[in-house]
Amino acid sequence: MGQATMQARIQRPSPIADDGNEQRFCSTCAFGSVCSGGGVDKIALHELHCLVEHVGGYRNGDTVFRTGDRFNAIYAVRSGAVKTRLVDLEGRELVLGFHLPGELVGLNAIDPEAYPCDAVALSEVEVCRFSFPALATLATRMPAIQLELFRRLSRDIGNAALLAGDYSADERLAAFLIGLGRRYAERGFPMHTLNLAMSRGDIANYLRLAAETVSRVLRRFQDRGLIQVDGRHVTIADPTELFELARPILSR
Amino acid sequence: MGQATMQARIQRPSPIADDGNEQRFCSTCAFGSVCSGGGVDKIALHELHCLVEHVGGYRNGDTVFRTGDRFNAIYAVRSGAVKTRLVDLEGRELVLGFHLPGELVGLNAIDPEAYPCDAVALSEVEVCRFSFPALATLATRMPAIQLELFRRLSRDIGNAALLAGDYSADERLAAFLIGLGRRYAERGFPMHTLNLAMSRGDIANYLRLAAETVSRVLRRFQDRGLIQVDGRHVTIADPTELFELARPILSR
DNA sequence: CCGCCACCTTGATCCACGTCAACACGGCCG
DNA sequence: CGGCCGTGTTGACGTGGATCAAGGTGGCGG
Repeated sequence: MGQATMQARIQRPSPIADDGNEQRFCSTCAFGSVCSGGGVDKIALHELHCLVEHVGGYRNGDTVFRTGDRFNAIYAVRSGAVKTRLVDLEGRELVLGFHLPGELVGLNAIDPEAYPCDAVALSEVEVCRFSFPALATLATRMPAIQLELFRRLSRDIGNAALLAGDYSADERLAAFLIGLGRRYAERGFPMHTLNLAMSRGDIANYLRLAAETVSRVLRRFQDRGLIQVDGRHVTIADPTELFELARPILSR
Repeated sequence: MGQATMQARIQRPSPIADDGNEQRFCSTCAFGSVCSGGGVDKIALHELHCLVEHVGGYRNGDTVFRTGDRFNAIYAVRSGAVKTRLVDLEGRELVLGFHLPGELVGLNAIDPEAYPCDAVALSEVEVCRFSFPALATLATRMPAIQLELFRRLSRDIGNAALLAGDYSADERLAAFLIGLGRRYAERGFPMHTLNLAMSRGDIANYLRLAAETVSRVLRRFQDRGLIQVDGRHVTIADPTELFELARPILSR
């Protein structure tokens, strides 16, 4: 099963955020909960809406920002998928994470004041760009936005720690698939029909495994009836059993 | 070389933050940079100083907060050392991090609104307690404090990702020692004379190694003349060489 | 003082996963 | 069309570090 076929399949039900308007803003956007959560005055919402800058046209392999670029904005993925990665001195890649529509990228750049990693498009990608100084200023006037930022940052700390444990390949992969399903579901997409935007190599790299191991484990999962694999299209056939495997990681 | 001997040795040059005052606040405190950085008006500084609550008297093994406790405050270590850890369903411990004087604990609890881990004293410990709602409110009036919080959160994301790579035992341990030295140095303590507050088991657990491996690697480092080991007292004899070992991790 | 216990060290064995190698597939381009 | 390349799969083999086991040390309580 080939690569381009899969690519096409990914695009079909493209997880794209709607454009929203000043009252609803982007419905799948990172700040959706702030805006739709009520209690947010329309003036501030208007300001948030004005603040954002839509950037699109990235294609597979394009970089949204690079390691060392001066930090001045955080990004929310609008459509497509983005990976963050760093490349060490020997040229080896280290994938830090994948970012789906509605998720924020660049939060780890606030402290060093320079992006500590590259953000690379895994497909056609559109993003929202938030000037960080402007966002921070707005946050002082809008506690709901400040809190949402604190929350997102806090969550990322937890997520980063998830992978750090010494888990088996099976546990890692199970947790990865379940986690991906949940994140899709959060944005209103089917939970058990995954269209992976990333290659086996990227997954392996992210999970700190060899690409061959990822292949083998997926095979084994399929043989056990836990999932159906068809290239980059994965269906979770037995969610409870898969979750059971992932429990050591997911139940923290 | 015994355990209690080491404990005593740790206490001697106890890394305790001074009490500060309303103009200087705690000099080694988490918000030291905010306060001493100028541009902070005295009224707000006064408020920050009022906000904090000093809590002490923790002894080795005491818990500052527990997994599942409702989140309402973040803590700054004033003296001693604290580990954060979680205990999985099978009762196995997973050490998330060590916190030295001046460092913040509990930032990963903002999002779940409950502490996702235990914070356990590794020695006699004193902390500053900051009510989070009060701190967040203050942050809306004091952009410098807001920014400092954003920074701390952002930094923790990066730190959490450091360990996640698939590094060798040697690399991990070298990076651990160098990192510890740097953090001590930040607070004005000697960089190459480390008094470990934590057991080999804790270090191993934190680095995702077996305790036996930690012993063996430390032995090997000593045989190579990189460090001097005497129980929990470690002297870095060859910083440059040790750093070279840790480079794949530390130079990100 | 003795016995227990927590911590640390060292050696022997084992195994999960990485590495190496070979091959299959489809896309793309000349 | 044919060659090439990126991606994915599968098998054979090697190894870093976990695990198991045994012993050493000092502190502390009885």
